[in-house]
Amino acid sequence: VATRLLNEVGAEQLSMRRIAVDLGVDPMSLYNHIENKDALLDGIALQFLDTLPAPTLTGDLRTDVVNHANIFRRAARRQSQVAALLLTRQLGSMTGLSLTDAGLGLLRANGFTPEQAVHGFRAIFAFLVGTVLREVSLGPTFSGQNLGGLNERRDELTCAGLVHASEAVHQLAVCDHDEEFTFGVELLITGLLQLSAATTT
Amino acid sequence: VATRLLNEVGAEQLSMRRIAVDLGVDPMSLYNHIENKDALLDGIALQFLDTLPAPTLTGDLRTDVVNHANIFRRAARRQSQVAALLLTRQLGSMTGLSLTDAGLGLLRANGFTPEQAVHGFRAIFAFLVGTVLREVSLGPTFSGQNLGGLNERRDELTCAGLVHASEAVHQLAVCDHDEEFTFGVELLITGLLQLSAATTT
DNA sequence: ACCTGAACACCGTTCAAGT
DNA sequence: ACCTGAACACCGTTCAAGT
Repeated sequence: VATRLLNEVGAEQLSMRRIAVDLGVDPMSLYNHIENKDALLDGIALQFLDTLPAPTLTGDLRTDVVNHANIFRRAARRQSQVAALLLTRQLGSMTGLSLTDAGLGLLRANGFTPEQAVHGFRAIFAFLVGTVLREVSLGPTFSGQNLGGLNERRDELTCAGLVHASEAVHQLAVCDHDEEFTFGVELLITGLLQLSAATTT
Repeated sequence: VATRLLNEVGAEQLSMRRIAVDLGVDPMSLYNHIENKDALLDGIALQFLDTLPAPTLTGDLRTDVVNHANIFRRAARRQSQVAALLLTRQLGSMTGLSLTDAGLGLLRANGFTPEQAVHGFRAIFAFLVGTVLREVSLGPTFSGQNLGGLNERRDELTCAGLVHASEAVHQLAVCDHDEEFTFGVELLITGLLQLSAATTT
């Protein structure tokens, strides 16, 4: 049922009536198969999670975490409308848990305790969510992109007393999502490794 | 104008018509003062940013970053509806940039280059966004909370082959947002410091 | 310049009626 | 068991008409 809906979601004026028309059926027939619109959206999000491919493991923590998260990122970028749905929804189902399980497994395999794994996973996951939200071009950036020429902007910022922002206009103007993502993950993993090193000595 | 609207937002069935009724005015009068609903929502989000208090600086990077981000977190938690709006919107205005500027300043003051500061800020900010989204209880958690008793759940997970998740049911069941947040920030800053140490030697 | 109200083209959902 | 269509209580927005 929902498989075909995923495609129409591209046009994000998704409505029960539009779906029904697209299915060549009476709008109200849908309610025989689904509780309400909210449940339908949950279904779309869950299906997205279900179709995520499993990562191939290399044994190296850094690359494995990056790869694992990149599966999510790539899929999210491919279906940004669905991703936006998923990111702003609490699903509370089993489906998402297998993703959690895999993440925890990665950390456990690298010598972290269950506690550390949970906290580490949550940190990485929060970062992932924030990153993807930015990539999908929902989500705040506070970069003031889309405001005319660089030099004009720089002057404007200096006048406004935003010295550090004006100093970095050029860096703020561009954002390589892949680079920013791996950078952040590296940061987190470096922190995690140092933390585990500190506790074992 | 929008000041009073912020209060009604609590009931998140915000509609132009409801606002107008609440203002004792004809629904369509609003369009004399505002472009459309989207602009109104932007306005609400921007006003939220404007009312964020300025952080007091201590000079210590870790505590300053945590404090700075906590201002955002606290305000977001206080007005979760507004925060949800802000987090899923690209504002592209000057208002958010002062927040960016302050963040960059923090990193610059601690010996980071403008490039490092921008990347560092983005990493911390993405993490902040993901965290707040989780706190505001939008946003995916994949923790399978709200599913009955702990032991039943553990068994269920083990059956499903989610060994690591079942191993950590107790940790997954609770989530101290403050703790998770500071933990993640510590991770990121540790990573940043190590990175800057590596490049200067 | 601002307000008003009727109108347009939509929503999600309910419910009695059909097959 | 499933579909249907009329109906209800809403939306955001336009526009001609008022003051």
